[in-house]
Amino acid sequence: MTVPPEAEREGVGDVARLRSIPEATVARLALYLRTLGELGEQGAETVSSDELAAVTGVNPAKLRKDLSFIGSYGIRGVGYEVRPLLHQLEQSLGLNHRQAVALVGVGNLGHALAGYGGFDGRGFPVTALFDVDPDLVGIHINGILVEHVREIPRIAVERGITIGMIATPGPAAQAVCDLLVSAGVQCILTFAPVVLQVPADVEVRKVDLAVELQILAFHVARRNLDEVAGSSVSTGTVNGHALVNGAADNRTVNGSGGIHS
Amino acid sequence: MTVPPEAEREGVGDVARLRSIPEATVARLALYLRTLGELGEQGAETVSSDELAAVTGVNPAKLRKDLSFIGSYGIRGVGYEVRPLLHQLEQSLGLNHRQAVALVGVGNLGHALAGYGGFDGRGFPVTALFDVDPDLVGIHINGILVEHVREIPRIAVERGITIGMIATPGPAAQAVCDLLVSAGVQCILTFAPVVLQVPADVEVRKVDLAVELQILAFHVARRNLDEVAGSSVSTGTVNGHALVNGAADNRTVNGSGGIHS
DNA sequence: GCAACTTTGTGCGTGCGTTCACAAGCGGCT
DNA sequence: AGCCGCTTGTGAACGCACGCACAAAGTTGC
Repeated sequence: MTVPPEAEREGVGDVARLRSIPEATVARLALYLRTLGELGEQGAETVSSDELAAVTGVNPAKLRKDLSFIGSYGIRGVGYEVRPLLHQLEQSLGLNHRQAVALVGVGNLGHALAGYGGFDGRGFPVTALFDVDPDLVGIHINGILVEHVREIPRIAVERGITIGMIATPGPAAQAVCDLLVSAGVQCILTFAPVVLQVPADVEVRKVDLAVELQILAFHVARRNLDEVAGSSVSTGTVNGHALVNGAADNRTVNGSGGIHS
Repeated sequence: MTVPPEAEREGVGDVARLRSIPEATVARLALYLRTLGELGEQGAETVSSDELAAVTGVNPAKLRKDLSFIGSYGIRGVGYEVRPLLHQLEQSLGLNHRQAVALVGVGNLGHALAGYGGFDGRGFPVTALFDVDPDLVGIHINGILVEHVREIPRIAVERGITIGMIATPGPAAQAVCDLLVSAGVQCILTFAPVVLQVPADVEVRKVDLAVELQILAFHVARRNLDEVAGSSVSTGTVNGHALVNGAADNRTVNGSGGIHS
């Protein structure tokens, strides 16, 4: 784009570049980051866009354009050096310093999330647990004390919480969200099936498991209708699906969004 | 569009209409369905597109266009009758008959999912649990016996499983996926952080919790950069965010697909 | 029965995201 | 040193999706 040849690589230039990264690209950058980490552990020195695209299930051209948003770190004729690219991705995605996470709601799902090792290992240590249930407040999960929700404002500030995860029942989610926001938390990941009202400077991402299943159920229904309406043979039906799915390589990438943003 | 006035409401017409529904719309239809269910339980008879849009956090015009994909079930000047619309949504999304779900991987996350009440209540009864861990095989969770993964082909067919959920560690996911596919399962929801290779007639949706957090971390980083580079006052920064976020009403809707989603 | 109001359904413009295709650049080979 | 093959980076076209704005259609009140 209009990147100055050798002007400031750090500083305000980064702001402008980060600000302009499309949301869909950010989601994939996170995917590349994790995949690159695995490739690096396997001893890979360089990766071509075609290889990385195959592993992540993304179109190679799209991958190159995604990476171009954070700068030119590839070598033409060779590919991308894993180590430098990994470092640049971490910096661009804000993973150079760890983000403390607070988890509210230690019921069924929350309990699992608290014990899930995938967060701490990836730079997101869960450093606070909250609930309202007297039977849960006071117990330890993975060595972390469950405290009462009313303590959120104090503890969140004390421990420098930057990300809140809400795993409460739907009706309690908005109140919990308000508490987190009042404590200065600006990023929230919620599993509660309600729309959260937040100020403009707070970012909310919602993961709705029931909706995910319903989307799948829709595809089941469509397939069944296809089979009823399909001309005759089964192979013909399969070809029909391939057409419906569009490009064959986006089947395993979730929308997301959004997302699912 | 080109809907015949009073031609066949059922039959091939449905196939053509369902086939053409955009993926992003399907994700939102599932959202409307759940929200409508709640409104119905609260005794609402009719809902206007503005009301439903406010609750679901969607643009009213977009909502009306979404609903128009499944037919004209609104009354001008009044709104939508909750009951008929609910019924039509259920039929279009394939929820008129329950979909049996198999859950593979009863570790941390899987255990929570097995005990999560949100599935059974929404027409997705979890009717089979699988794992490889000898300590887990044989126990009951929520009254369901955990069986060995090698039994997937037999049991999935016996119990008419149509949806598979994979909550295993990443390395095991592909093998489990292959087993499910061989048992005829065509819809898979996976939490494993790997790209699953499947035939063209199998639908995969992926929920990647670590990626979700990384996306949030990116926004934290962007905010921090903003504050450093921001002119002076904090209110100016807030306004900046509002602009970056685009329309204020899509903050709480996840990309999914982004498909997501 | 008519007029005013309300709400749906949708045509159209706009912007984002994806993909193709190719020029530019880098390494290896002779 | 020069050529050849490979891979990146990106310009450009395409398609999808979003949202505005308005006509069509129904309801309420007089």
